[in-house]
This record gives sequence, C-alpha cells and structure tokens, in this order.
Amino acid sequence: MSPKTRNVTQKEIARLAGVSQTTVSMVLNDRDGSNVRIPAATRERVKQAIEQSTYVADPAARRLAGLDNRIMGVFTYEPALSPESMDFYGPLLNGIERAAEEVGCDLLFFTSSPVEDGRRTLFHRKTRLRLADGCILLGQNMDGDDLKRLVDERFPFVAVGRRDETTARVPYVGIDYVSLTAELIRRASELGHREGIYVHRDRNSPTARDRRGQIVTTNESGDIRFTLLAIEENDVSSVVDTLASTGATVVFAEDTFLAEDVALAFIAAGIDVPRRVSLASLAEVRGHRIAGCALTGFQTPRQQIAAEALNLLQRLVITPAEQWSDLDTQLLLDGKLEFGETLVPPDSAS
Amino acid sequence: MSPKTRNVTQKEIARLAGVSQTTVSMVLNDRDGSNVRIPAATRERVKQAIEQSTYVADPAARRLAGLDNRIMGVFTYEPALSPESMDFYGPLLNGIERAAEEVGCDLLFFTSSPVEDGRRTLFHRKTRLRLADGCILLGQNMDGDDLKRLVDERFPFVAVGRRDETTARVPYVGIDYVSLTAELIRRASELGHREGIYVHRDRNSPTARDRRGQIVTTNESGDIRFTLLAIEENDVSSVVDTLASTGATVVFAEDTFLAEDVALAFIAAGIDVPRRVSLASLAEVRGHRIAGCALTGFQTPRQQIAAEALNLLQRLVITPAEQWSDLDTQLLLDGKLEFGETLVPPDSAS
DNA sequence: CTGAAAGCGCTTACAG
DNA sequence: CTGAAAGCGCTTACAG
Repeated sequence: MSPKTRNVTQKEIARLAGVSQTTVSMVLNDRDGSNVRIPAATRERVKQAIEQSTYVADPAARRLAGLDNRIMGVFTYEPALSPESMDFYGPLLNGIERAAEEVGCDLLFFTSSPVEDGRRTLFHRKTRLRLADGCILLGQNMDGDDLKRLVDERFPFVAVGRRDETTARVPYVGIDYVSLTAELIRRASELGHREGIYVHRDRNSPTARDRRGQIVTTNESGDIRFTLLAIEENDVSSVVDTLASTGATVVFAEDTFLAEDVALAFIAAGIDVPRRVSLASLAEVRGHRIAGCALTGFQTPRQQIAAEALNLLQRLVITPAEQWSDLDTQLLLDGKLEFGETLVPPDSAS
Repeated sequence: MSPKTRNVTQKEIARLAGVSQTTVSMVLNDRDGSNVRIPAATRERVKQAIEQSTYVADPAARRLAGLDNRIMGVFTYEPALSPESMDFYGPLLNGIERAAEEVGCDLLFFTSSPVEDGRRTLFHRKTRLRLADGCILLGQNMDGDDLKRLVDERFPFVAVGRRDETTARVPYVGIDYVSLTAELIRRASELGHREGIYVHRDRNSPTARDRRGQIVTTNESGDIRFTLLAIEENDVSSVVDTLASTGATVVFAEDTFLAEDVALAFIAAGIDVPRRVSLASLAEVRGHRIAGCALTGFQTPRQQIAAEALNLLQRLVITPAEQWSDLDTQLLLDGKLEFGETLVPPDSAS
C-alpha cells in the first residue's frame, strides 16, 4: 500500500557511528541524567553521523514508545476552510495557528470524519482523534453526547465557546457576556434610558442565558425596566407594537442579525433609529451599520479565545488526568463594548 | 509527559471475544483472503466486543506496522491561516479540504516548523513531515533545495503552482498560462491591435517565463508586435514614454498589481484607459476595476488546483515510488479568460 | 480457520 | 559510560 520509502533509522546511524542504537537515542534526546553520561567524544561522533545523513525520527514510533506527539487535533462539525465559514472560523483558526506556533505543535484537521445529516461525526469506527494529543472543538453548536464522551474518556480537549450541553464539566474558553451586557445596560442607563425592550430568540444556550439573566437582574434592581420579547423564526414585527405600548426608548437584540431585522422593522414603520429609539446588539458587531450608523454592540476577541483554547489544551495534555481538577478549565475572556452610534440619549429627536 | 490515558487495545478486545489478537486485527481490516477465512460467527463476536468498547485503532501503531495513515501534510512557508494570507491561501485551503473529505484523509498543518528569517523551515532536526503519508506544498515561492531533497528522498509531495526551481522533477499542479496568454493575444489581435507593450518584472519563475515566452513567440509570428518593458521595483513610469514612442494601442501587464500601477500612470498622464489604450493583466483579476471598468485578465480555478494537487498526492502515496515515473505528475489546468472591459478595439476614442 | 512470532522504529528501565 | 532487552499497538507472513 504505502510506498514507505525506507528511511534512515537510528540503527543505521548507530552503525555509522560505531555505537549502539540506544546511545543514538540518548544523544538525540539529550538524555544525560544521573544514570547516563555520554562522553562528549561519542556524543559528537553520533551527531556527526546524524548530520551527514538525512535522519529524522519517525514520529509514529516515538508516539508508540510513549512520547507525546505535539499534535493537536482541530475538529469542526462543518468544513472549516470553506469561503462561507471563513467569516466565523477565520479568526479562530488564526488564533489557533498562532498559538500552535508558539507552543510548537502541529495541527491535525479531522477532514476524514464521515458526514451524517450534513455534519461531521466526531466518534466513529475509525476516529483519528487519538492520533492527536488533544483536540480543539469548534462550532456554533456541538453534540452534547460527544462532549460527554470526551469527558468520560478523559481525552484532553477544549471547546471554543461556553458549553454546558451536558452535565459533564466541559473545558472551554468563551466570552464573558454577563459583564458585557451589564456594562451596556449601565451605559444606556447613564444616557437616561428607563424603559427598554430585549428582543431574543428564547434559546437555551449558555450565552443566551447569560444575557437574558443580566437583563432580568436589571429588571429586579430597576435601573431600566426591560420588556422581554421572545420572537420566533425571524419575525420581529411585534417589536413595533411593543415599542408603542411600552414607550421604550431603547432596544437590545440578542444578536446582530436580530438587531438588523429590528432596525428594518422600525424603519419600515417610519420609526427613526436611533433618534426615536436606540438599538444595540448583545453580540459581535464588527463594523455593522444600521441606516448609516455604526451599530452599538460588542467586540469579541475571537483570535484570543482560540489561542487561549489551545494553550489550555496544552496544559491539559501535559497534566495527568487525575490532576485536571486542579486546573482552571473554564475560562471566560473579557470582550469590549463597541459603542457605535445607535445608542444615544432618549428623545434625541426633539 | 503525555498522560496517554490507557486505551483499549486489540489485546483486550481479543480477551473479551475469546480469540487471539491476530484475529481481531483480521476482522478489523476485513482481511478475508485466500489464507484467512474467518467464520461469520467469530467475526460477529469480535465486532460485538468492539462495539461495546470504545476501541479505536492507534494510528501510530498502524503507521509503524507499515500501513498508510491517511494523513496528508500541508506545508506553507508562512502562516496559512492569518487574515492577510487568506486572500491567497483561502481558496487553496478550501480546495484541499474538500478533496481531503472525498479522499478520506486528515490534514496535518506543520505549524511547529521553526521560523528562520521569517519563513518556516521544512527540514529541521525534528521534521514532522514523515508523520504524514505525503505533503502538499503551498506558497508563492518555495525553496529549491527543499524541493530537491523531497524528490531525492522520494517523499510523496505535490507543489501547488508550477515549479522548476530545481532540476529535479517536481510534481505540481498549476495553471496553463501559455494557452491563456495565447488566447488573450488572439483576442487583442482580432480586435485590431497591432502594436503592444508587455510590462513585466523580469523574473525567472516558470509562470513568468511561460507568459513572456508566448509574447516573444507572437513577435516572431507577427500578429502583434510587442515591446517588452522590464520594470524594476514598481516604477512603471517608463510605460508612458514607451507608449508614445511605439504607438502601441494595448498594454499587457504580467500581474494584476502591475496592471493597476500602469493604469494609474496612464491616468496621471491624461491617457484614457481603455479608450486610448487597452489594458489587460496576465493573471487572476477577480473583479478588479480600473477607472470603473472591469479589468481584463484571467480567471484561475484555485480551489480546483488545490483539489487536484491533493488527488495527485493521493495517487503518489498509493503508488510505489518505483512506478512514479508512469504517473503524470505535472499537471497544468486550464484557466479562463475574464474578458472584462479594458480590452477594446484600438482608436475607440475617435 | 486461527494463533504464536517477528517486526515496524523508537524509548526507557536494567544490567553490565 | 554503554548496550541488550522489553515494550508501545499494530500487521502480516508463517505454522499449525
């Protein structure tokens, strides 16, 4: 099958240098401890021989002999390198690549995973997972069972984005949306807003709950009174009525697509954004514009998240599983408020 | 170092199923030839045991035992996943990913390669190259020595883009710029152009020679007479004088950046493009515009190139090195003419 | 039909 | 200080 061009091995180097294969291995790995002390002379001889050959250690053999491989897996449920997904994955992959360079490991993309129902399967008869020392999981939504099984099997992995699809304690690196949401609310409050609407999709993901929770908390403390408006599909039409009935001066939307839809609904109804009503997205806005104004929202450090994920993974890999509980395996990074131009004082129209 | 969570092995499966480890291996690999005939009963028993365990073959061991790994390496001299390089690498990576899915192999990015002078090194003391069955090489310019060594060592690899940095026969997949250039010249000739300028960087890369060669050939046959204008750095100012002195009605530029610079020089000199002088790039134009007009040039199927490269690599991997000479290892794919709006009949101004 | 054995290239105790 | 030996998990002749 494989041509497997016969490569130079330690054995041959040993023959050339007139030493044993063990010695070659020792020299190669700088094993020079209490029990082993190789004189500079032989050491040099071996190095010479290596230099003159094209010798390169066979990573498969190293791996089999118990060393780690410095290979980190990257798993995505969809193709990660397609033009469509680049918008989402691009910054993440970049962060991972940079961190990998620093850590000094290679990246294995599991492109061979069989596709079922349009999604790649992580576990299957011939999972390649174990070729890697550990694995980064990327994707908008992940399979709870997969996460659980990874935890159960004590395979080192880190999810990008906060995860609690399962009761198992999933290592992840995500964004602290609670603080971001709180800060945005504070800013709105400072500007004088007292009555708001929170438009959301009524999802049950961790980040959705984080945001909603903070909105609810605010309602209890009372800075701004929020009406929660759960919408189905993308039908945001009800927001116009709600605006009228509540007299709200500001609308927060769970994500940027939603914010955009809300803006369109307002504009269609002849309601001026942001003068009659302020608008903000509780998500990455990345230069989004609404009626010519930069949308207010968050800036999430995606590259950094991904890089931190790889670093955390590295820590897991070099730590025996029994001590994982000592590690901080659920990290939330700070995002930044992107103030934009769509959050203005109420009654800016008059 | 590595936690190396003890994994289920064939030995344990064997114990569970009450057979020998050899048998497990046989079942796993569907080895059912003339010498081996495993009755459905035992086969089933083994499969059961596997099903109930979390068994997964250790790829390192498989590899060591001589099987291929279904891992293809991807090597780039610069970071491939950075935002800046995405423009160039994006389509290529996408093509590779898609082909990898089809072939059923994983992709190993050699992010661990030590960086020297701002470039990653392919060969170094701990090359991981051999972890992969073969390798795709990506990049604008590659190291001739690297290519030679890969050929010498008979390591399966394929370069993306035509290569002849070395005398060794490098497997590659590239674009047929000769035909594209010829076609563009034919179109210009049909439009009535007789006098032209070819602005180039005087480089010695294969694709540069392909284009220039075709221009020179044209000069010999005589459809259009081209003045070759080699420019240094990006100083295209001489093109204006050359236009005046030759009375050329069309300018071809070696690449799109150059075409853009030439256009700017003309416009600055009050020369109307394309009415006074037509302009075309002998490279990918991808919706580039010159003074509001779509630039004439080529369309190069980058995703397809990359996909073909992976397919060729796969062929190399499964073919013993001795038979590589039977394979067609240097492929040129057809590009397409992107006619655009900057190649018009001469004297369109009058 | 099935298993014991050798071997892939390496590392690491363990004896000299 | 150095080498012979065992072992990592697998495959594949080779004997039963």
